[in-house]
Amino acid sequence: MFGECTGIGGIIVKSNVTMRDIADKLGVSSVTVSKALNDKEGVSDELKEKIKIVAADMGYRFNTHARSMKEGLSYNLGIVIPERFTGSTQAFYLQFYQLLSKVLDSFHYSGILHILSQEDEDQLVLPRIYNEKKVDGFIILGQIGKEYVKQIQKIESPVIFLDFYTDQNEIDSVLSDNFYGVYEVTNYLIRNGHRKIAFVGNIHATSSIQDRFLGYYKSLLEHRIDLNHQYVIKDRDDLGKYIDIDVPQDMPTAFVCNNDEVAYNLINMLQKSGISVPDDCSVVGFDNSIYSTLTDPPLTTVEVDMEEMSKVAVKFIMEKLNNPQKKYGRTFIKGNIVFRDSVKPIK
Amino acid sequence: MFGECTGIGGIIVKSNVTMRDIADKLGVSSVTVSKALNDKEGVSDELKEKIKIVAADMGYRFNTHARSMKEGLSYNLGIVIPERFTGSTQAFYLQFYQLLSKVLDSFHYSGILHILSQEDEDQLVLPRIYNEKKVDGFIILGQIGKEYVKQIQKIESPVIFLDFYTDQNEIDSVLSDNFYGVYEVTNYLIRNGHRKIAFVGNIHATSSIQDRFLGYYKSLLEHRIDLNHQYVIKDRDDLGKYIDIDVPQDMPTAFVCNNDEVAYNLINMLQKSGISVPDDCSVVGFDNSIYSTLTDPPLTTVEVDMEEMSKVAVKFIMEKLNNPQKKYGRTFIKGNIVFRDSVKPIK
DNA sequence: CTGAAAGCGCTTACAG
DNA sequence: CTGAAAGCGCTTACAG
Repeated sequence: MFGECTGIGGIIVKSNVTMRDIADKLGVSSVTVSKALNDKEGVSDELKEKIKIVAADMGYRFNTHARSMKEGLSYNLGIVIPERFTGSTQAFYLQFYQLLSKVLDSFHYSGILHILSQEDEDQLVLPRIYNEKKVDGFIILGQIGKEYVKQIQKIESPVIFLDFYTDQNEIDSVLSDNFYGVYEVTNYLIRNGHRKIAFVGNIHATSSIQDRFLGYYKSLLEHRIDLNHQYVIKDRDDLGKYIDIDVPQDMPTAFVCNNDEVAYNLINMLQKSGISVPDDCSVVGFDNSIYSTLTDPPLTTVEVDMEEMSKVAVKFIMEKLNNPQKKYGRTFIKGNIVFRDSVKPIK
Repeated sequence: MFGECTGIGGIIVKSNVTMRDIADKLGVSSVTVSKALNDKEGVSDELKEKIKIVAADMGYRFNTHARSMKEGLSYNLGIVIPERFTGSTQAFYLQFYQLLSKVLDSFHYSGILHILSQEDEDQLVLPRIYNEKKVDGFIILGQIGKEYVKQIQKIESPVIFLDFYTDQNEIDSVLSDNFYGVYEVTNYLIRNGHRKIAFVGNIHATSSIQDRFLGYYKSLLEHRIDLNHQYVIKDRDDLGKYIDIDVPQDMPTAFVCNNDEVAYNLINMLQKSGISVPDDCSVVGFDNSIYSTLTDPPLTTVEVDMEEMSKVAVKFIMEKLNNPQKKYGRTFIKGNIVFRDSVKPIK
C-alpha cells in the first residue's frame, strides 16, 4: 500500500510518515515523539518544539486508526435520519446534521450521516457504521418506530434522540419546547383579542404535534375558552401524508398551525377563497423555516433553537461516553417567538 | 477500556468480542476466522458457516480500525461544503451530501461532512479529517477560492469537485450541464415565439452562472437574435449577495433566470408591479428547487440530475483510489427541462 | 484446507 | 526527562 518513491537527487522519500520516522530522524524514541505531539508530560519543552517542527517539515499526519485501536474509540458519531424525512423539501434535519457536525468538530469528533431506509427500519437492521465500530455513539434525528427504538437501546454505545421522544423509558432526548412555544404564541393571539382560535395539525401523527396541541389547549384553558372540536383540524393522515385542510363552517379568527409549511398552505388556501390574512383572520406557524418568509404577509412563528439543541445533544453524548450510566431523560430547549405580520388584533 | 463483566451464573462475558475469541471458542486460528468472515478462499464451506453462526451468537462486530491500519484506508470520504453555502435557505448542497452518502454506502464507504469555514478557506487550512487520516479522499461541493483549490490539489488523496470548476488544470469535476440546459430552455422560449429574452444573473459571480449565460447566448446566436446588453440583468453583486433586480425600460417578453430562487423573486416583483406571468411575460428558472413549485404559476425550469452526479462523482473517486494517476477532467451530466406553467407562446 | 509469524502506527504502563 | 516492551485487532504473505 504505502509506496516509496525516489525523490529529487535519488533520495528515498517515504510517502507515509510515521512517528517512528520522526523519531529516527532525531535520534529519539517514538514514545517521546508521541508524548511531544500530544503535549503530554515527560519531554522537555525544547525537544517538544523540535519534534513538532520536524513533524511539520516531514509532512507528518496523525493516524487516527492506530489510536482508535488502542483506545477503542473512533472519534466519530453516527447521525441517523430516517429516509422519509429527507425529501427535497425537508431540509430541517439536514440543517440539524450540519449544526451537529460543527459542534462535534469542536470536540475533535466527526459526524457520519446514516440515512435509515424504511426497509432497514422495518427489519430492525442497525447501521453498518455500528457493526463496523465506525462510531462511538448515535444521535437519532426525528421520529422512528418503537421497535427500532428498542433495538437501538440494546446497543451499549450512548444514544441521544433529537427532536423526538416516546414513552419508552431510559431514553435520553433533546427536544424543542413544543408545548411552551405554542402555549406562548396562543397567549399572544388571545392578548390580541382572539377567542375563536383553531389548531391545525393531526394530533395523532407525531408527539411533537401532540405537544404543540396541548400547549394550545393549555392556553385556552387558562383563558377559560372552551375547546371546540370543530376547531382541531387535520392537516395530514395518521401516516403523515398531507391532506386538504377543511376550514370549519363557523370561521375562526385565528389559526395556530403546527408548522410553517402548513401555515403556508393554509394562507394560500384562504387567500384563494378570498379571505385576507391578517385582515380577515390571523395565522401563526412553528419552526421559523423557509416557509415563514415565503408567505405574504410573512409569518409570525416560533423559532426552534437548533443550535442550542445541537450543542446540548452533543454535550450529553460526550458525557455519556465518559460515564455510560449517566441518564438525562427529556431535556426541553426553549424557542422564541418571531413576530412578523400575520397576526392582527381584534377590537 | 474494554471491561469484562460477570454474566448470568457468574460466567465471564467479554463485552468486546474479537476474531480471536471466536477462534478460541471453535479451536481454530484467528486467520481462519478472518478468512471465513471475509468469504475468502482457504476455509471449507462448513467451517465458514459454523464460524459465521458463532460470530453472530457472540455478538461479534468487525473492527474497522484494525483493517484500516493494515490497509491504510479508512473507508471514509470527506465531503466539503463551504460555510457560505449552508444558510438555512440553501439546502441544495446538503441534499447532495445526502445522496452522496447513500451512494457511498453501496461501496461500503461512509461520508464525513466538513463545513469549511470562511476563515479556514482564507488561511488555506485543510480539514482536520485530512490531517488525521480519517478519510481516503474528498468531494468538494461548490465553488471555493483558487488558492484553496491549489492547496487541495497538493494532497495525495483523490479529490473530485462537484458542481464547480475553474480553469486550473488537472482538476476532475462533475458538473450539471448548465450550458446545454439553458441553451435548450432558451430554444424552447424561442420556439414559443419569444425574441425579446432577458437573462437574469451576475455572469461574474460564479462559473455556473457564466455557463448558463453562454447557453442562453448560444441559443440567441443560433437564432440570429442580437445580444442586448440591457437584457443581461444582475441579480447579485460579485460576492454573491442578492441585489434588487432592475427590469429594463424596454420590457422583454421572457426572462431566463439563472436559478429558481431568482425566478421566484422576479415573478413576485413583476406581479407586484402589475405584470402577469405568463400572460404578460414568461419566466424560466434553473435547478427545479423548492422555489419552482412555490411560484404562482409554477415554474418551467431545468432539473439538475443530482442523483446521477452523485453516482458519477463517487465512481470517479473509487476509481482514483485504485489508480491515483487516473484523470477525468470535466464531466457534464445532463439535466432535464421540467415543463410547468410559467411560459406562454407569443403570436 | 489450516495456522504461526510479522506488521500496520500508535499509546500505556513501567523501568531507569 | 527518556525509552524498551507489550498490545490494540486485524490481514498478508508464507509454510505446511
